Formats: sequence, C-alpha cells, structure tokens
Amino acid sequence: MQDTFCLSVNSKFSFGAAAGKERGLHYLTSLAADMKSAEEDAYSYTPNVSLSLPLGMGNPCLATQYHTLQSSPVISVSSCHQTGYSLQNDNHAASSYYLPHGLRPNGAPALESPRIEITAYSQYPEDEVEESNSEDHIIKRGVNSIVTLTLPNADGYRDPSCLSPASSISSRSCNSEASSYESGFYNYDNSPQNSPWQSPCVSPRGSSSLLSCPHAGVPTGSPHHSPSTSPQIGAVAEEGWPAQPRGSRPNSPSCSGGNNGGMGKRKYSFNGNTYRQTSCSPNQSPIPSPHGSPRVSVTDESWLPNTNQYTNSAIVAAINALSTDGVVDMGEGIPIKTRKTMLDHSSSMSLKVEPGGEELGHDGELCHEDYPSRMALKKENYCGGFLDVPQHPYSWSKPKPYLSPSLPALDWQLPSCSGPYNLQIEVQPKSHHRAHYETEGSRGAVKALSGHPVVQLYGYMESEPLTLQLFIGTADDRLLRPHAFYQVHRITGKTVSTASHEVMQSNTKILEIPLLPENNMRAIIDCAGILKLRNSDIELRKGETDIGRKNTRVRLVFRVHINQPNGRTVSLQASSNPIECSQRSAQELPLVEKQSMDSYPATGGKMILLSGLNFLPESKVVFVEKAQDGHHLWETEAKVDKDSVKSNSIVVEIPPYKNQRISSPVQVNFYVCNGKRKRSQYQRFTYLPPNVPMIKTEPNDEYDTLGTVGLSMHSKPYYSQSRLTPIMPVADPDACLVGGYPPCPPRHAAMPSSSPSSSPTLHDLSPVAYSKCLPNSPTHAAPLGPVVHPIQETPGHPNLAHPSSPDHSSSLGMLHSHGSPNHLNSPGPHGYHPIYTNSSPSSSPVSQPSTPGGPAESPYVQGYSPTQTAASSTQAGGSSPSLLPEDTSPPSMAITVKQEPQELDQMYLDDVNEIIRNDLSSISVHTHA
DNA sequence: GCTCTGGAAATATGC
DNA sequence: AGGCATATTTCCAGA
Repeated sequence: MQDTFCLSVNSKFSFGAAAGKERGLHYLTSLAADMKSAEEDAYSYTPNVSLSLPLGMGNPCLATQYHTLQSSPVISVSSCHQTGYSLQNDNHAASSYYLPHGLRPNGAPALESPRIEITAYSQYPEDEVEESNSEDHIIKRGVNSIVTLTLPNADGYRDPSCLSPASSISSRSCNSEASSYESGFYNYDNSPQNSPWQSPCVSPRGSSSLLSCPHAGVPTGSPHHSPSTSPQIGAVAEEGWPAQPRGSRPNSPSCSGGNNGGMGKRKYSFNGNTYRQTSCSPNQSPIPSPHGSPRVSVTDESWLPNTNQYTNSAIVAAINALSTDGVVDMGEGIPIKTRKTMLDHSSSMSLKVEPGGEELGHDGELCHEDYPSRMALKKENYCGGFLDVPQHPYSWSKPKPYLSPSLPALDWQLPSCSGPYNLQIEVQPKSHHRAHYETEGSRGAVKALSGHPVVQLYGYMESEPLTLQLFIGTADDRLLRPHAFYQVHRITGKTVSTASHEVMQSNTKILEIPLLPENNMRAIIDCAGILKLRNSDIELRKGETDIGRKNTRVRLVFRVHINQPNGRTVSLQASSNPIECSQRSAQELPLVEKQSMDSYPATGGKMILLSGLNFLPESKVVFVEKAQDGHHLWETEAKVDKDSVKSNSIVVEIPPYKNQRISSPVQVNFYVCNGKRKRSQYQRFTYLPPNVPMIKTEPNDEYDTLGTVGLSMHSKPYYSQSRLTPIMPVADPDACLVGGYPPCPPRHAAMPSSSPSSSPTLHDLSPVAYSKCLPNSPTHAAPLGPVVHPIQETPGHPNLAHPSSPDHSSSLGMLHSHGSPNHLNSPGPHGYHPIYTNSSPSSSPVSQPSTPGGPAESPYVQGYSPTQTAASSTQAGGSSPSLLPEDTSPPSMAITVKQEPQELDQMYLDDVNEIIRNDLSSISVHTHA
C-alpha cells in the first residue's frame, strides 16, 4: 500500500509542480496516478477517472465554467477514491487514498507537489500530512509520521496550524478549520482517512471514523493522527491547527508564529506564546470550551449521544472527502504558498519539519504537547469523553460504530424536509458579516437582524436529542458545497448561550450544536463566527480549484441527521441566505437581498422592488441573459426610479425581453451596479411567455427586513412559513424527493408552481438547476432541490444504483442506512453518492447535467426531470432560458448569485484549457513516473 | 486583560 | 516596468 501511496503521492507532486490553476488538471492526473496506484487497492475506478477527465476535458462547455472543471475532475476523483476506499479494506490503502492528501475529499488532488510525503497513509490523516512545502521536506510519517513535510516556507497553510493558534479562542477554532481535519476529533474525513478508514471498522471507510468521529470525537483525536501516528499528531489534528504548524502559513508572517494568524491578531505579539497557544489549538480548544463551558458541559453531553447519529457519516465522510470539492484534506498539505511576505517567516516556519511522530512540529509542538492535553480539554468541553480518547485512530473507529458510515458528504445537496421532518432556518443571518482572519481576533458570531440566527427542526417527536451541524457553504451559482475560503468558527463566552463543538470533515470545520427536545428542537446560533482563510493558502491546496478572490459570499449550512427505526438515517439540510463576508464588500458592493418578483411576462414594464444594501442613486440595474458558455446573449439596463432609491431599496422597471414571444420561460439574471467593479451578484429573473400565468416565486426572504417595506415584496420568509407549518409546509419539494421519505411530497406535488406562495416546489426545482437558488431557498435549502437532483442525476453513476433504488436515492440524499456501511463502499447508494455528490457539486449543475454521462444513467434524474437537469446545466451558465418553468420556480433563487462568475468563468475556461493541455502532457509524463 | 469591532494602512493582484 | 484601481490581509485602537 504504502508504495502505492507513495506513488500516488509522487505523481501528485509532480503535478503539484503544475501551477495552481492547473490543479484541476492535477487532480485529474493525480487522480489518474492515484488511481493507478490505487487501483490496486481500489480497484481502480480508473474508468471513472478516465471519465472524469474526459468530462472536464471533453466538454469544454461544461468545463467552461470553472464549475465544470472543478467538478468534473473532482468527481471522477472522488468516485475513484471512494470506491477505492470502500473497496479497499486495507486501511492503509484506503487511507492512502484519502490521505493522499492530495486528494481531498473533493477529490482534488493535491497538486502541490512540493511536498513529498512519504508515508503510509493510513496513519496520517491528511491533515497532518501535509505538507511540506516547497522545500519538499519530506516528512515521514512513520507511524506517525505523517509527517509531512514541512514546508519550509510554507508555513503552511493556514490551515491548521495557523488557525488554531491564532487568535482568540474563537479564532482558534478557526484554525482548526483549516487544519481542521486534523482537528480531530471530529474530522470525519480526514481522520477517517487516516485512521478510520484504515480502521478495521467495518466498512473501510468510514464507517468508522467518519461518522462517529465526531463524537467519537474522541477518538477522533486520535484518529487524526491515525493510530499509527503519534497521538500527537492526533492531538494536533484535533485542533487541526496543530497540523498547521507546519503549515502555518507560509506567508503570513505570523505563520510561523504560526499562525500568527492564528494567534490572532498579531503574530508578533505573541509569537512564542501565541503560537503555541494559538497555534496549538490546544489552547484554543481548551479555551473555547471553557468559555463555552456552560454550553459545553451541557450540550456536549447531551448531544454526544446524538452525535453518534452522525456516525454514519464515516462513510459518508470518506466519500465526501473524496467527493467534495474542495476540500480536500490534502490540503493542508500544501503549504506551498508563499507569500512574499511570508517568505521569511515561512522559512522559519517551514523548516520545521516535523519529525514523524511529532510532526506537528512546531506548531504542533506547541500544540502537540498541549494537544494531547488540550485535546482532552477541548473534547472535554465537547464531549469530554471523546476527547480523551483522542489519539488512537483506531480507537475512534471503534467508537464510531454507530455512525453510519454514510452520512452524506458536505457537498451533497440535501432537502430541508423529508417525511415529517423539516429543518428550517427560522431567523436568517444578516446579509453581511465581516469574517475574521486567523491573524485577527474573532469578530464575533454571525448575527441576525435581531439577535442571532435560529434553526428549528420540525416534525421530530422523539425524546432523543439530535445534533445540528453547521458549516460554511458557498453562495455562488453552483451547487452548495463547503466554502474553501471560509470556515465556521466556534464562538464561546459569556454571551454565548448555545453549546457547540467542532468537528472536522474534509477540510471543513463543522460546528455541532445540540438540538434538544426540551427546546423544541430549536437552536439559537449564537456560537458561530466565520473565519476567513487566506486565499493564497487555500488556493495552494492540492485539490483546490476555487478562486478566493472576490469569492466572499457564504451561507450557513445546517444539517441534521435523524436516525430512523429502520436503521436508516434521514439527513436534512437548510442553508441560509447569502452572507457577504468581506469588509470592503460590505461597505461598497450593492447587495440584493430580496426582489419583489422573480418572474414576469416578457413584455416587462412592471416595477420591481429590490431590497438590499448599498444602493445608490446612480446605481444601475442590468438584466443579462447568458448562454451556457457564458456568452452574453442579451443585456439591457433597466430603468431605475431614482426618486425612490434608498440605500436599502431600489425600484426598477422590468425591461421587456428581447423576444416578447417566447413560448417557454426564459431565465435571465440581473445585477445592481454601483460602478465598474461594484456589482451585486446576479439575481435571477424569469421572463414568462405572455400567456403564461405568472408564478411568483418569491425569494425567500429571510431578510425580511429589507423587503419588508417593500412594496409587495414577496419575500417570503421561509421561516415564517416554517413556523406556520412546522412540518413540511415549506419544505422543499426537492428535499422530499431526495429523502427517502416521502419527503415532502406535498411540496413536490405542489411544486409546480402551484403554490406560488409556497412556491417551494419551484424552488426545489430550480435549485436543482441552479445553485443560485440558494438564496431563495436558503432556508430550506436552496440546495435541496438542486442537490437532490444532482444526486439523483448523478445517476450518472448509475452504478451506484441509486437510480435504481429510489429509496436509496433518497437515502442518498437523505437517508443512510446505518446498517449497511456497505453502501458506502459498495457501489450502492453511497458509493455513488459520493460520486454524485462530487460530481454534481463540483461539477456544478452544469456538469451534472452534462455529465450525463449517462443520461440514461439515472433514472432518477429522468424521473425528476431531465428538464431540470438540462436546465441546471444551462442555468449553470447563467441564465439559461432553457430552464424553463422549473426555472421559474427558481425564482426563489433570486437572491444570490455571484457576479464574479462571469469573468471567472472565462478565466477558468482559459485556464482550464491550458490546464488540460498541460495535464495531458503532464499526465503522460507522470505516467512514466 | 480580553474580546469584539470599526477603520484603515499595508500588501497583493490585476489591468 | 510602472502606475492605478481594486481586493485582501494585517494592524490599530476604542468600546
């Protein structure tokens, strides 16, 4: 195994060499490489791989958008990996895969070649792994050894190390994020990989670890490190940060300090201390907890149990890891980045090589030492028990049992409702929240207009508490997925009333919050801040394909996994409205939070009220229709009623569509522009055929505030609805679909437009198509619809079979059978899921559709509606008229869409092309290797 | 003494 | 290469 791994690694490295952009390619290549090696283990999904490549490559169109790029690669990868994992029993093998660091869950390979990792994966969690940096230090993992490399400069990534160390406690957590994986406890993915997978546990994958992890958390700790590895690592891992050490980011000066960033605000100041503290997550963790203590104690305990539920996730996690885009764990590894600034630091930092065992090294060191204890501490906070366990990877796996391996990957789209259950965001977060850097202290918890966001699970009548998971997701046009540049940050302190604990999964930090029956399964989210990771750090990650620049919108994504008597687990997800996280953007960029209508006959002429922020008298509202490939098909400026312009609202006249005789709805976008580069994200709008009854989907509005006034803003506050009808009412149809459960049938049925008011249906659908919908659906989960579909669609992976089994399919999204870890492994549902997930998410709607690989592939898809798919694909592009009715539904989407995409898209395309070329060539080369 | 914030200087990046 | 504009990240300082 090792060898294989090594090989893979090497390959990766080589890839790594490639420019960051190439990552995508790298992935592919790497994947391929991995595959090969893996093959052994894995059985290679090579095929898949190949597929993936092709996809990306092949379909320029798809590819065009970065979506594609990313996605495709990812997908393939993931699938592969996963499979591999599943298949492989070997822990090692599996681990290797995962670990591969390179591979992120996302599948992204770690391209960064610089590092050289030698290790047996098994042990190491990716996290740790990491990276060496440019220097190529080699780290050994040895047992522990994950070791990694250090990066000389690199400092690595932020991730880990930086994070934790850094700043304030809260920040720390952040750190964790990055490194989170490591962090262990909970890193589902990562750890899993490391140990988990390996772990004997049942299914290779995950079973073990992942899921459980969290709680297991305890184990986790260990997990991280993988058994083999030293606990230290593990410790580190937990914090995740620890890992960082290595990483500390290169750049930042702090880094070395680690984190400076981590540290907090100023690196300098503390340095030594800081670092340790901060860096070492240990401190952090401990700290946090303390603060949180109250919470902790209470919550933790209670939940813990719940956590188990997650367990499933193990598998899932694994899968996710694979699938997810992004994130890969590998990541961390990458240290590479070097900022100019960093350099110096880095050197110091980087240098740290971690000894195998210790690896964690400096940071780690600091941390490490602490870690263990820290870990414990932290954990204590959370779970107490878990924490303790920490280290041995294996152990965790054990604990995890409960967990169903199959918790859905973080980039899977899940419905907000299924059967009687409905997960709703009762109170949406504010549209702006200045995220803090590792180098800063926490900037506090995300707030709502009044108080804090509130999430509630309706329809759950059991007495057993559940765990609400929260992570930071993307808010762009693509399918919802963990945001690579932002991590949720645990806030603790006197002002925090909600207990929480962190878990890492696939490079994504997840905040777990107890959902208690005594509180009506309602949770006030006052414990979640947002950490911004440096773009350079993330972009250097092996598998990362997203660009951080101007990618500053996020959404809070909530998930809950409900174990069913039949052994299955219902997973629900609800995402918030988009949240702008940059300081500058918050101050300058116009933001459309709500729109009074999202569809209208092609004749236009009606006034539409937009509510949001930063509107100016000179603001312009531009309607645009883009082709799938991003080309502008039509663009026109709407007439703004300048007399009514307010900073938080603007009234414009809907311009007539270029073709007033459309026979089917046409999806377009519009944005508010305050200047050359000051444009809001795209908002959706659908032109309807003259005779078609209008369907308003209203945006979700959670933002009430804004819209409030508004005229007839439709904003429909989901929550409101939800409140009304706790159960399904609102729920997204999609969700329903997805869920094994009868899901929210109602909605589905309704969907069509049917209920304008509810329009959920629409949303659902649309979502599918568009990720954009998000905003709208946010509450529910914009994602849902889309998600689901994608997944189903994924069908592309028919293999998985989901298609075949509706249940499964549903399950995929929603349900997971605890019982059968196999799923995960097996092609079965899980198997694919991941795949799907991957593909879909990553790929983005577009790809998916396209992915088509098998159109036929998924029955589901079809079932659901090819249209959707199609639409989605188109949509992805931006507007695609094609979307149609469904799209209409999408209206909901209204809200969020990033503008950037356009430009980026092209960029991506170009890059992609290059990459592809390079890859091709490189691949051949690698092959040799 | 610490966290949370707002503001802005210092850097980076892109054109 | 240099300059400018914009975006990101790091620092400061006040509450």
